[in-house]
Amino acid sequence: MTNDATLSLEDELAHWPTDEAAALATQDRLRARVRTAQSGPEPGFAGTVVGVDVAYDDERDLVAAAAVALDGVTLAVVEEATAVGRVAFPYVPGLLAFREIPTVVDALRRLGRTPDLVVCDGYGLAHPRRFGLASHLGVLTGLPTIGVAKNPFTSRYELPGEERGASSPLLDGTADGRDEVVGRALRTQKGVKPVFVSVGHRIDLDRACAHTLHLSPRYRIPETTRAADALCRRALSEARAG
DNA sequence: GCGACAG
DNA sequence: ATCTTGTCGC
Repeated sequence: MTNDATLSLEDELAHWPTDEAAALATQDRLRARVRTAQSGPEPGFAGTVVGVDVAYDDERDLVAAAAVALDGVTLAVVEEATAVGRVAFPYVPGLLAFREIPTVVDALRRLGRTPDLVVCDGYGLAHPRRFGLASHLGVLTGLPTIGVAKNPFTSRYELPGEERGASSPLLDGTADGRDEVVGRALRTQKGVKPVFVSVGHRIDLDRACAHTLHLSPRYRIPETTRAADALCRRALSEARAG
């Protein structure tokens, strides 16, 4: 891998970090490649939104990933793909991408189409170093990505209103001790705990939240993530069996 | 040093 | 993430 403007997914995967120091260095090197200026696809667009998720069996050193493509308008499942591999990195808060991305990329490659948007189970900019799983995946693949997490991690927030669609800013400390907005706590269902949305790559926060709402017509968690979660668990148990 | 800490 | 039964409620 090099430091010039080009980025080779192959090289990044071939030189995947194996320790924390190398992983931190990789985040520092790739962080500047995140693109926030683009507004990204509108919710309800004529295309596919792909949800990705991963399930683990650390005992057997197995990881299963799923990529599920949904119709951007109807949310109907149009295609599914899975991949199984070896655990590439231990779980370290803040370094989740190094554990999940290699197998997720495999699953995405087995998809017979290019996603118009990828929805990740985790963070984009709402990360201690502003480079969570969604941002990392976006930079490596060049695809628009967003992160929708179930917990705020290191960020703080005020509870948004009870209504579906209500939101409040997600705040996280910056290097010089100040607070900055890194995402949004978004209520996807009335009276239900909010989800934590942040920009991954090539999309803005307003659209990231609009997509999240559109993808969550009935449950707290987006249909993309629900579908990918169910599929990767299925893939993991099949890998265990045979 | 201690606690907190996406999945 | 994962270990795990029943149970309350729409």
